[in-house]
Amino acid sequence: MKAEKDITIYDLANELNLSAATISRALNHHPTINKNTRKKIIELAQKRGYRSNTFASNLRKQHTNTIGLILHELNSQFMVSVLSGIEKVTTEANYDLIIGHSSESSKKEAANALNFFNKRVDGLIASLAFDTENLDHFAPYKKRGIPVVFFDRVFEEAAGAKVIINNRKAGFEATRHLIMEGCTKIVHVTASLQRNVYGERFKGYQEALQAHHLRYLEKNLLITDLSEKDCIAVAKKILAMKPMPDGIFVTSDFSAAVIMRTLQDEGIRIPEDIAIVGFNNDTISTLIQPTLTTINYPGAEIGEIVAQNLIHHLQGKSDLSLTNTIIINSDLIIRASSSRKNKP
Amino acid sequence: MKAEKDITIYDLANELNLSAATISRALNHHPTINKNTRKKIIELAQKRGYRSNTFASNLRKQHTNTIGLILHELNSQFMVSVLSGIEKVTTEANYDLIIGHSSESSKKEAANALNFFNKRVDGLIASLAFDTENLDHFAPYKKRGIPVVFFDRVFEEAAGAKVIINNRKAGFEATRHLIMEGCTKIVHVTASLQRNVYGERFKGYQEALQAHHLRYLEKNLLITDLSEKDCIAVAKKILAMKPMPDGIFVTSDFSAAVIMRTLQDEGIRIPEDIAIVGFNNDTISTLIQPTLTTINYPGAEIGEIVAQNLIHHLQGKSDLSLTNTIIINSDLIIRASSSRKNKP
DNA sequence: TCTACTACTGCAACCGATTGCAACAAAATG
DNA sequence: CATTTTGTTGCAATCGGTTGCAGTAGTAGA
Repeated sequence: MKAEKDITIYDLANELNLSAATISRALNHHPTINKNTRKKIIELAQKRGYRSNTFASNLRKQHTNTIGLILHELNSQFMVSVLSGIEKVTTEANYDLIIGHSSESSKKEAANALNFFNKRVDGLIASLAFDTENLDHFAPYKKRGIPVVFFDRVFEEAAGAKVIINNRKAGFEATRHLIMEGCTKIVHVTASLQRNVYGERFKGYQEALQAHHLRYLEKNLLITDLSEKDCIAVAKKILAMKPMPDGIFVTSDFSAAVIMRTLQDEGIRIPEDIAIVGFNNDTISTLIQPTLTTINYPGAEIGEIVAQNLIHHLQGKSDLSLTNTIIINSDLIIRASSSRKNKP
Repeated sequence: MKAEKDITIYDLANELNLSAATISRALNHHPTINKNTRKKIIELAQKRGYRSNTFASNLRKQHTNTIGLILHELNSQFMVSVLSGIEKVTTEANYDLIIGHSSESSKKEAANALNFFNKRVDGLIASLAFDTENLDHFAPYKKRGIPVVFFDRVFEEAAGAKVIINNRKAGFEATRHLIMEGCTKIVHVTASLQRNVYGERFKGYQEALQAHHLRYLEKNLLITDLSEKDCIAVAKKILAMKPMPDGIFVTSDFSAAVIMRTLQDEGIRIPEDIAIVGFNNDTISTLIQPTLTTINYPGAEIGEIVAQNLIHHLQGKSDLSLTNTIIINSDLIIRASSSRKNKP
């Protein structure tokens, strides 16, 4: 592995008896450069394998053409599709993307935010970690006027641009569907209500119950950390409840799958004994038996819209603060896990 | 959104009546700076919210402390665990990570490679895309002496460091297991044999057949692109085979799950009629019914080893070319999808 | 022929941090 | 007291690309 020296615009300038300024302008398609000169320069650059030094360029230009993305996790279908949506838009607009994932830890989220800030990203996209309680670690961005857009996991109260779905409506519809299928004792399995997505879904659940004159019971709300272990424990808890519930609305497909398996292992029939609705429309929802009724969560679309908005703002085509909150559509997909023969 | 000016070492220097050089050295804990001066400087830096300009620093130091990572996809459990393994090691060693994913396209892989090269990563980690046919796009790295490590999807013939599992052995064991369970007509569902992982597993499959005096039939090799659609088609094809196979070795858990579901929908009993073995030990393998026998593919471990090796090389602690190929252990996890009552 | 204008190209000053070498004062040594 | 050593700091060049302004040549117009 020999180390070859990098070649610079000065090398090209020397070889062509031109100034570095001319080389620079030619390479950036500056209009005042003669077409022939430009052609010569570009050809030589190609031939010599010239590559622009991003640092020198960034240093001078004071911006990086880079967008930071902070994810809480990327183990779900949903997150991956958001990512690909964002990536599609950013690469089209010629922005680079650097990704950090917080592993659901507020601390790592803050570290990422700081790191990206120091890297001087032009903008930031983020979905909050499980235990994030405030947006202090994004303060430097505000201070320096660097735009930040949140999606999915956000603080709904806080100022700033965000792209979300109507989790309340989705929760309402999921619960109503269970009621329509004849369920009267419906459990809701979810995660910390502090996190907007879960809090809102819970509200929807409550409202659906109320709308159909079913009483909300506190013991029917089961909070987990969404881990496999926790979900198994919750399933056991459900089995032990008297009377046993006849419907479960779970806040994630993966958790729903784990709970379903655990219940089935104990001889419970789905949906006859208990009907189940999940959330997200992960691939897994069609692979398990019975297939899982769920809420479609359009990841790619969310990703594209988030990225598009940020980039338009960066290009001065629009102002982020104007389009404060964008709400994307989501809908219920009915499958076998909740489809009962004997409806009321 | 007001834009505050960034403060530089010169600002600090002015305020303390010192030179920028002193500030720089103090901030980098250079030993020749007086303790008190250093303390004063660091305190002021803190107070003023100074942040080092990475570009200026990188430009001067000629290296970036950044490692590029090119993945073919991150929709599998396996890839996510590799990623977290890599991330763990790199953040511990204080390296930054930039991630690009090729979406299984050789073209995007090349674009990523070039981009990272221009970004001047100190090293590169990559797993090849589905249709990558040569390593030309990594040539600039070789030329400039920038280390590249491959994992999982590699060219086994090509020079360079790589971390893989013994796919041949894994394929052999998976097949042998099916044979031991009494299968005699075993189909192998996999992807392009050009890609080392699939090619090697296929070889293992063939060798196991041979070792047990079963004939290898070309029609029993089914190539897919691992998509859901393709897997369903393959399942239909299996159903139509005469005589129908009694064992299937699939190269991915997701594909195995899809095939299993399709077969079950047609009334086939697993494992009684057909036994199935998957590959990867994805979460999904324990969520489907019956649970899926599979090969454990230790992602986190692979990730850690890959990253560790690269970083040791960068720090001059070892030489990559010495440890050319590292082979990680993998093993068969036997579950319900292949466990038969009546063994021979 | 002289002036005005257009079309290019170059000069030189940045951007902010790093670092080899020199400088200087104070302390140690002979 | 003279000289060397030690400790601390500054000078100034450097990394490579960008850009406002100036300069030059060639062409068009008066």
